[in-house]
Amino acid sequence: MKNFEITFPLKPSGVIAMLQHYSIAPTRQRVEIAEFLFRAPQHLSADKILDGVKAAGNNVSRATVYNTMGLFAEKGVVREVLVDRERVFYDSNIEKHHHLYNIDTGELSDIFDVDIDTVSNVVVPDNLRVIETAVVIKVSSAMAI
Amino acid sequence: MKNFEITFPLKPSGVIAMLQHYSIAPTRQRVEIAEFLFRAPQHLSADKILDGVKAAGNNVSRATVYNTMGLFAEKGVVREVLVDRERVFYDSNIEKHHHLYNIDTGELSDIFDVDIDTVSNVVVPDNLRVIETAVVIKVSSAMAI
DNA sequence: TTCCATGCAAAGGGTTTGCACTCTC
DNA sequence: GAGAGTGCAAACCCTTTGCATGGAA
Repeated sequence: MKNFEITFPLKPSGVIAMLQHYSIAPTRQRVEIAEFLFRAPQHLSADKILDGVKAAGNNVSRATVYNTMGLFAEKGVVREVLVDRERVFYDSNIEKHHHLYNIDTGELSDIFDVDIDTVSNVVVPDNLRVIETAVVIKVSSAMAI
Repeated sequence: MKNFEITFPLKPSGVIAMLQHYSIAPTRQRVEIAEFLFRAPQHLSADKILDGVKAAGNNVSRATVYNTMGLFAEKGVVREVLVDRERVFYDSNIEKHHHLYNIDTGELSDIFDVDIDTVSNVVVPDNLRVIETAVVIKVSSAMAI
């Protein structure tokens, strides 16, 4: 499935078009969640998404956030980022890029670096299909001891 | 801290030397856990480690496995690998390499590929110190739909 | 004796599930 | 009215914690 071209922020009409592009029925809740996610490229936990949607004046249940994010990740609308065991982050930017994770602050940021493109060239056995290539650089901002 | 040179399988005497190299007191439980881990380069969850140590005829509690693996990871004896939200894998091979994760079978395997070395060259802000670079290539063995 | 390590059970916390209700086509 | 989506609460499961016991120097 070709990616949907996104310009941030994505308005409700754009959200609906995007969901349809990925064959996802645009229910009220899904549109509200997506509208919040695609205000800007960002990395959010399920909990922050729930908070954000509610803060925007919309009402969605926790279970629906999890269901929806699972669906979005599966369909390629967002990307799951696993950087610590605490929680899953969802990245609303599916453009090819990688991540810098600060283990002290918990901050997750993006890296756009041509060097990293070479990783995409890694050859895998031909009975296997590459789903995703994840590069995470873990850094510390703590002083050396 | 320079890595300890390991030859698999690592016998009890080697395990003790290794733990001391990393300034870890070689208690009975830690030695038994390490001996199991360093039979071969492998990727294990805490649960499998507990099973394995018990199967080898040694008695260790679940809490001690978690404590010990947390300590080992912190000291650089093993490497944590985060590939799915289900559980943490510990890699008993700390040699520089990356991972191939089959999302259908849950199988985690190694990649030794020179291309991947270029990732190490990525420049990060100089107030940050790189702790680790993780590359995970997620693949599927399922037929296309 | 002091300090660290261990073990057990209980708690924690993010995520999933069961099931009834609601909505849409 | 059939099938999909949602919401609530409870269940789940990996992991951590509290605390009493054990062990090493």
